[in-house]
Amino acid sequence: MKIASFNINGVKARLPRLLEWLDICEADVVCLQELKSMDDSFPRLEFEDRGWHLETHGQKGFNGVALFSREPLQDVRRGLPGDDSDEQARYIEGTQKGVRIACLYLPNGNPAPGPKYDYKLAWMERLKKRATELFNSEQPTVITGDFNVIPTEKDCYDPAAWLNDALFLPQTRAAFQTLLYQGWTDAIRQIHPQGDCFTFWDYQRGSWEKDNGIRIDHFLLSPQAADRLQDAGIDRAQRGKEKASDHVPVWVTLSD
DNA sequence: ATGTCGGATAATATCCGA
Repeated sequence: MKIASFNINGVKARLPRLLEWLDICEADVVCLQELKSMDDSFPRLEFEDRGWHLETHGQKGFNGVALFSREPLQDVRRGLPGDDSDEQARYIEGTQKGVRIACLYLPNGNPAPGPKYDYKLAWMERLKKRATELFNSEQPTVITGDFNVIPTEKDCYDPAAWLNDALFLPQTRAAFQTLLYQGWTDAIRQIHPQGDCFTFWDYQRGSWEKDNGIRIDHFLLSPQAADRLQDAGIDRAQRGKEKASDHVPVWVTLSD
């Protein structure tokens, strides 16, 4: 079973690139972030004509997440629990072949400090609570998406330049580590313990050309999923294409 | 300090968010 995650930065702007990649990705389930589309204006037919089942959780202009799958998903749940007043579309869960899959777009949090950073930390606290429930269910579970967290210095081309950024502040990294300490496996680091493993290169300052990347798209696997981890990777080549997203797809394969 | 994108609103630019 292959599960992929891709922050596409606008489903309409990315349509040709996304369709092209979906045709070759060989994924059973695709987790998408930053759709920037409402559900009722989502270009569904483009994907459904190619055999994908869609579960979208959209919002006007910003955010938005979705699960695409080859077979219909079960028990789809939209929104991160813990704050009924939060209207930002950043979280969706579904089940495929007994594997619980959570797709998230964690708040960026800049500028920090400030209300946006407060929202990020509160969101991470809510995620921790939901992760505890998922962990305790003992169901094979995968939490993936754009975490907007650079976990360690080796996940950044120039850690000194990011010291005051919401993606790399000590409190941000600590909150991510707290998740890992629950017993989740960082699947991409597990498979690739050395090397950069960047997943994002800013559109500005020639970041891609200089390989000034960061690793912020992750897969967290519960013990029951980690036991089945076969491989994990990053489709780095997607970043070099015309009209590319600033993120690239990441993926894991689990044994059946 | 700035560089680039995508989207919304309103406009032939300007803002926000990233």
